[in-house]
Amino acid sequence: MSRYDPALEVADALHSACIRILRRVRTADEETGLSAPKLSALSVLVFGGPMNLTRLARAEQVTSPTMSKLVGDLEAEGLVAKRADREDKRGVRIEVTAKGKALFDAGRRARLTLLRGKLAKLPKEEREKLRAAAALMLRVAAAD
Amino acid sequence: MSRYDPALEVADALHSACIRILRRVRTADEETGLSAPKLSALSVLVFGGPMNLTRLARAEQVTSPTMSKLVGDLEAEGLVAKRADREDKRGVRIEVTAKGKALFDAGRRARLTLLRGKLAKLPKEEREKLRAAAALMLRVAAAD
DNA sequence: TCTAATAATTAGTTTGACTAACTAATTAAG
DNA sequence: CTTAATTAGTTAGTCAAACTAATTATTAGA
Repeated sequence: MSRYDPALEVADALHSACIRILRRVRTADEETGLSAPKLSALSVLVFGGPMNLTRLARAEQVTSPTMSKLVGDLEAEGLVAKRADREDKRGVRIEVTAKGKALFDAGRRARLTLLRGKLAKLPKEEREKLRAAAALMLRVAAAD
Repeated sequence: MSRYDPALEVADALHSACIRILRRVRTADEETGLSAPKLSALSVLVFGGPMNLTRLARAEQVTSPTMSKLVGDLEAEGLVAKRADREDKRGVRIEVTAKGKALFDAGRRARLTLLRGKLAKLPKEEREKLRAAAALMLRVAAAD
């Protein structure tokens, strides 16, 4: 039988809450026509700047063949561009195009606007509690 | 240029925080050999009790053929059992087997133990802030 | 200078999602 | 009480996105 364990209870509650929030927010992704992996890879490139395939694959926690295909598809859609890396001729430098940036911004905006709409209905104190909690959650996720 | 918008800022912070928490927690799933969809479907059955396929598919927000295949696979692995519904001969009653329950508990324990370990290091007040935030997040996710 | 390691791709497989089309059973209408 | 419409579930076929194994090109080290 399970004894009273506050940390476990909070883990359970937080786990469920994150799942439900993301499930809800992702309904906004349809508008852009971008799949979750594409939107996510684009995000890494937008915030991390141009990078080679291996680094992008690691950031997204997928293998290089998976990322190679994904980047190929993004390239075919004109959302990213591949350039030769002058320092290492084996490598490619992947960068977001203007079109890619615009579409990413639209997708991100759609997600955040949906969530923002719900948060705007909360009293200010509760919203501030969530702001503080988000900061805590980042620390928890990053902890060794 | 974007004006100061507290709700949007919190939306952004919360969005990122949920993504990172789940990404971290899911590393624990490898141990069970159960995929995320299987673990999730099992979860609905464990907490919601036996139910028919349509209800399970709705709970998981997938179509009935998708759930039909998933349940078929779980059945082949001996984790769920299908019984005829006596009240409605079109329907099947899907229930978790003892083996399924045990494996689900192990998977759930692995996820929560990982997160619990990180939460246990926080001071009590911060953990309680997260508990309150989780409750708020559920409300936000469920809001119209 | 070879040889080992690294960057990216190609080929082929698996899983989990979808739609379309079907059978069987139930419910509603005339 | 038939017939029409709906609902439950399955099967078949397609697609995206993940994987491993193998290949090519290039770099770097003993």
